[in-house]
Amino acid sequence: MRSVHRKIRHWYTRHGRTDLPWRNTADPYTIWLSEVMLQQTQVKTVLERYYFPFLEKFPSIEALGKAPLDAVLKQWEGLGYYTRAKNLHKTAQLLTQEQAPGTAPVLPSAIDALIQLPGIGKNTAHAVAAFAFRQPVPVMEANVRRILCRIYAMEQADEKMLWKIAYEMVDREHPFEYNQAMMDIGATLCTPKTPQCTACPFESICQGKHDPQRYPTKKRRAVPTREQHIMLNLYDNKLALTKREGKFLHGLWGFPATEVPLCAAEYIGEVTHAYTHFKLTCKVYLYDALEKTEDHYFTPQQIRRLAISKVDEKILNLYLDSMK
DNA sequence: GAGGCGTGGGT
DNA sequence: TACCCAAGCCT
Repeated sequence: MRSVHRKIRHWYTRHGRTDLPWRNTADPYTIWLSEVMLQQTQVKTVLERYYFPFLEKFPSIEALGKAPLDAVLKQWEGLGYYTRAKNLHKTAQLLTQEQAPGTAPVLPSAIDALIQLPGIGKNTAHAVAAFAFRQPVPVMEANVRRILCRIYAMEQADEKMLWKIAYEMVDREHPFEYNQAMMDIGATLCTPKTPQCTACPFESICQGKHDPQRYPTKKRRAVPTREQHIMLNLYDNKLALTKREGKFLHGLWGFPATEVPLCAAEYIGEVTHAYTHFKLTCKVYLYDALEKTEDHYFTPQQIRRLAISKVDEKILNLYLDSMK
């Protein structure tokens, strides 16, 4: 394993994404933030659109913990999986409340303590421990999972087995470089579609290299289609929006929707949006209200300052186009 | 443990 | 185009 560790470190020095900003900081807060933003999200998106603006607005745990959730969601707008922002904020609040007087709030360094915080699961706890606190532990995310499945020719990813292997394989002397290298190898060489096995430092020991597509086997689910009817409630050139409750798009503002069409309204078009688990078609109608029937009305300019989801942005744009 | 949870990149 | 997939977590 020592020679493999050497190969991996050598590969990382030459080909790794060593310039990523969260790899060149000692601040656990910014490393934690990057880990949460990167959950189910590509590096490019986080790097180019969200990481720096978020830190500009909330430069510390304390700044984040003392900010209103609405402001945090506005910074998160468009990134998706909004529970991440809610949990990030919640954890910052907890840490800020727990801090001793006169001291800055800090993240715990122990995996057991990290994993109890909202929004920090097993992988993120390990990532923060390895990257922020240089502990000799492995990470286990999509890239590492795919690499290990291929090295051991496992069609099914057995989480317990994978963690055991990962703990045995981690370079305990250079956990930071090892883990970053594993993710880079997965992202740039051991890719899902067309892996470049000949350039891979694991090539000599990989049992799955002759049929990499087979490891791991992918599971796919059917994607149902749902239809909603959006009644744009217009009063005094303002539109009614409500703050979404429940788990879907929680905390964001949005146009009220119904499952069934309502009568006596002008149809102005439809909007579609693809989510992970369903496709949504929204039939949009305009209703000129004679009196206020909803709690909150906003001008289009005011709506731009609220945190709204992508589908509501599409609906707003449809409305503005229909006014031309 | 299986399904809910967003959006955009890549092919 | 219509997929697949991405530094997962929570229930």
